[in-house]
Amino acid sequence: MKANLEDIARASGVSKMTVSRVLRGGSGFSEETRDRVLGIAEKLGYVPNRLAAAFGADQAGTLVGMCVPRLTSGLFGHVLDGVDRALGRLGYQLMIGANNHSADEEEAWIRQVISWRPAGLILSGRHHSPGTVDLLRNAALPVVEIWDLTTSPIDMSVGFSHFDCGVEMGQFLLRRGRRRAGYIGALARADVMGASRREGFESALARAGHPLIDREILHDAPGFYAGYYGLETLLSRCPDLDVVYFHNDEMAIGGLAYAQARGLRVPDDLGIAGWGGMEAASILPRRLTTTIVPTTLIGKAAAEALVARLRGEKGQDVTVVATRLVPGETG
Amino acid sequence: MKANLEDIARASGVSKMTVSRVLRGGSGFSEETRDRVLGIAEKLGYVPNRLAAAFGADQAGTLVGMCVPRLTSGLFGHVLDGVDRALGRLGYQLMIGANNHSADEEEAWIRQVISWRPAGLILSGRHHSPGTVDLLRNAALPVVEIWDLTTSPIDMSVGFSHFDCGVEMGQFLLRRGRRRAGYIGALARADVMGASRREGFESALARAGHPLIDREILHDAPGFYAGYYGLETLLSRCPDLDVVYFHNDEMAIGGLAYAQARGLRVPDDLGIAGWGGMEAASILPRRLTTTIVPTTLIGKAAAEALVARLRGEKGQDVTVVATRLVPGETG
DNA sequence: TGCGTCAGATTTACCGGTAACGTAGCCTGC
DNA sequence: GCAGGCTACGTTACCGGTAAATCTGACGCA
Repeated sequence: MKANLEDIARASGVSKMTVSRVLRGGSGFSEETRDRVLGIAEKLGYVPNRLAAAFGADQAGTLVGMCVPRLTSGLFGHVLDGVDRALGRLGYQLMIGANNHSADEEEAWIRQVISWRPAGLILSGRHHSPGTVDLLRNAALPVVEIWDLTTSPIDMSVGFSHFDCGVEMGQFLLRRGRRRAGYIGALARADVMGASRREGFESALARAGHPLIDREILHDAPGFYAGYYGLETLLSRCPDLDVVYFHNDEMAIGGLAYAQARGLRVPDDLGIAGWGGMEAASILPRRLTTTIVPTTLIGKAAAEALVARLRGEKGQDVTVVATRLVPGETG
Repeated sequence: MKANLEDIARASGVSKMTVSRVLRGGSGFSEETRDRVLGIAEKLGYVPNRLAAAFGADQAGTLVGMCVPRLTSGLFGHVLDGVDRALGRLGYQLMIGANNHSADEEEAWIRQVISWRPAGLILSGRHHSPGTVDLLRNAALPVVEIWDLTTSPIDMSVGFSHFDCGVEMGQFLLRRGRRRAGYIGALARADVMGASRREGFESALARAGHPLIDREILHDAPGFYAGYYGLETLLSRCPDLDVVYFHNDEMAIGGLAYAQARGLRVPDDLGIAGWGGMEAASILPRRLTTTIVPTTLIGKAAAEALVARLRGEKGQDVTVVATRLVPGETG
């Protein structure tokens, strides 16, 4: 890790500027010089210093920051994967962080990451602290907000409407004859997007004259256990619900497990609906009624929108991706 | 993003060196100067430039790189979470990448990331390309290998033995009276660690005189579908197996779903065992027989070992974490 | 009075690239 | 025969911090 352009330049009898040009594959040197420089760089085990390059050129480097709500979410794993593949192919490096559904943690993370002068950022959700918005606006940094749709993005956005997901599921369950619906969520107010789905759901029910009967919002992580115990709690208060909409598929599957343990027939005694489209949901124990979100696609689209912007190409600012309600056998 | 130390220095009537010291919380300035500088920095919206700092000081910065096999693995999501929390608390930034179980992709990623002069790296597994080992050794970079135990780490390691996991599960299933075992894996030769578990499993069975009857290795991602269809394939070849050990819990749950669909009683007609300890496995549809891996702990321990090294503290080079076989109701 | 000491601050050099510009030699066309 | 252009380079300045060395004035003290 010690050889630098100067060393290569000395060893090959040219100036370091020529070496720089050769290594970056530019032009302005002979075939012969190219081969010699490349050979010597290889021999010396030259490792470029992007720190110096990004700093010296004082231009956007190849660093992209991405902040997700939780690293342990299966859905975001797929989004990350989509982003990573798209960026990796284009030579960008990904810096990640988690904000735990907190706008303040997000701001703190952005303050850290921005000091590395990233070429752009990918954020989750459209709810940010005022400090964040200030910071980003006057840093003039390309930003893609993903996951939740916003009509007025800071810069660009790729997502869908969580509210509409809730509405759609509400309408679907009504069509299936459900009249006494409950909702089980998690993370309380912290998860703004989950709350949007709930609001959409409630709004569709209310409009049809069959308002939500009861809801249970847990303060745990939205996993299987939360779904299991959430349903237990909710049913102890309202035993006569005929369907429950869950915050996500993990919780719905937990709820399904509880229903089975309790001897309830699904969907006859109780309908169960989730959200997200985790792989397990399409198999076990029966096909879950849920909304499939194109996670990898969102990641890919976000990365591509960002890179297009960085290269000065004109792309669209708002990309709406389609979610898909799959009827399943539990709703 | 325009104010720099010089600007603050001018505005507060001191030199930029003094500003630097104040902002880094050192000493060698008066209380009065400190307050003035801090106030002006705030007013100008100063954002430090870590690129310049890391470059100029030519010392380990606060960047840590981490490479995982797949970003979509639930288990690695938890490892990442453990790493991120531990590092975030200590002011480090995390750069991630996926190697898709390929040593060559890993090397390519390392070549990229190393040019950012990270303070250290966290890699998954102990199998690396020769080029990788060279690169790391002469970069003298702190490296933590996680997930798979190695007795001769490049530098440090945090993990457990996959082989032993397989042995332990083999012995357990034998004790439960299983005699005709099958194995279902995925990713073919690419996943060295999954293969280690299979080898351990086979070795335990063979030693007891009840060797593995058959195995099915899929070339898909190790998910629910692969488990579902893998079991279908395996049973079509060997209908009389009395237990199947799966590559991981996702696949085992897929297998469980197939067994149910097929009308097989689990565990009476067929035992099913997984590996990994995903949350769903402990609930649905019955408690899965599996091995729980302390994912978050591994991430945390890896991050802490790395930081200890960076701070010059003496930590242990090899950290062995305990996995736990949970009997469950399916094996 | 002279001198050491110390807090508080400044000066200088440098990290490793890249952009912008300069230049020598050669070819080409009119 | 020479302006003009092209090729293949070299020179210089600079990015924004940090380490190390240096400076300065006030104070204590023999």
